[in-house]
Amino acid sequence: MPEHPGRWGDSEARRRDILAAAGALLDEGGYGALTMRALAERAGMSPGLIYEYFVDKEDVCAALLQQHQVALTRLMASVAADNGIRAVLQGIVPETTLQWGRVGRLAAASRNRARDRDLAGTTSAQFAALHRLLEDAARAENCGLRESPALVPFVWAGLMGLADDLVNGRTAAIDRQTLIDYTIDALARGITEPATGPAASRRRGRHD
Amino acid sequence: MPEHPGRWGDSEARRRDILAAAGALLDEGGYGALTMRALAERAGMSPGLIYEYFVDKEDVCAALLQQHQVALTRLMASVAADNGIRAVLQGIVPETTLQWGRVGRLAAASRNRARDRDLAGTTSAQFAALHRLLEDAARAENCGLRESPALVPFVWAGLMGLADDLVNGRTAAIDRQTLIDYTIDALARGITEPATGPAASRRRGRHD
DNA sequence: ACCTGAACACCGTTCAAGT
DNA sequence: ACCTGAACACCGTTCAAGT
Repeated sequence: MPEHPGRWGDSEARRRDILAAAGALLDEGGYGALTMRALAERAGMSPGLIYEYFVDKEDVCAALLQQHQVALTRLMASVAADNGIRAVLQGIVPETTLQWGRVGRLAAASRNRARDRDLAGTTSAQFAALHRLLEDAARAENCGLRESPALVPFVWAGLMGLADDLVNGRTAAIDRQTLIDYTIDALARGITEPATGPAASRRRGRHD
Repeated sequence: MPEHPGRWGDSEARRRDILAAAGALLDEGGYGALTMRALAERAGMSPGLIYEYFVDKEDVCAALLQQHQVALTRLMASVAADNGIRAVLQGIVPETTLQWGRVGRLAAASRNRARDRDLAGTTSAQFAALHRLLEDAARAENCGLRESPALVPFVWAGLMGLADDLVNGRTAAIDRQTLIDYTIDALARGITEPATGPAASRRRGRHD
């Protein structure tokens, strides 16, 4: 318990302000616009003070990534799995795209061990939430998931690849929704065995 | 035809030297190690001279990416499609991983229009070669490709996602070959209709 | 105790000066 | 004609100095 209660409140508020300013700068001008001076000005403080709350620029980015991971994990925990894998993936694409657009292309290897451990934790929580969601959705549409340690990394890589295509202009020639639908359908086909039960037949339109 | 024949030769050699030095620096120390001063020293010239051959640092990276795209396109044109989609993908994974490891995380939007057009050309050649290879491989294993403008972008995104996992330590917990095999199998399932002919049945082990 | 902002080392890039 | 390398503007980061 701090002697001056207001101090921790201010401290948390400052962290939030810095991360919010970082997100805004990334949205407006990409990584090139995220300079420590611009960040300080945007957050209403001097550059030096940022280093009171984050060890370096990479730490700011890692914290922003972590914030997105937590938000996505929360979203995945609340998404309904009743309508199957494709519906579930459609529901999380906007959030995954936002995450990739801001912090997707950040370096993997960092110099900060503590932050790495921290990130590994939220990353694995995010993967666990995605795994549970896929299992529930597969059950809901009565088809088997092709389980493997590589299952979730594969789906995640596919979502990040889609996000990369969407964020950059690489697919200007292709209709966005076509790309999203094809990707989601192909991912779903890739990780499932064909459904066999009556529910699956109904879903596929075969009223036998 | 230049007045001094040796000059153009030197010029081409210098470009090659600069790109080779850039590749070596990226391999050894990542993007952080690729500074114009280090590049100049490695290539045996002064920093200023690099700007005689490339407009800026981003241009050097774009040229390196282009070099990889041309190499991969050549490789894809020479890979045998006889053993089907999975074999074809296995054959190009090392090259795609190398490309991603060096220049994968580079920015998409550049300030140089001419270079962008140039890159778009080699990129679409690369995509066309991949498309042809997948078609041949699908024919070889007697199964239908789910054609769409999104087909090749989807497969490419999957390969880049796999490369990202392989290059970084993100999947230390997972056996590399397991990840590669699962990804390739899932990509193949995603882009094909189930094979129906006798060749396909044989391939799947059903000796009927 | 908290915060500032000048200073430092290093980056990408330019261009007057050499040979 | 070709090439150098000091100089410039700007970056991430530090820390003596203010309040």
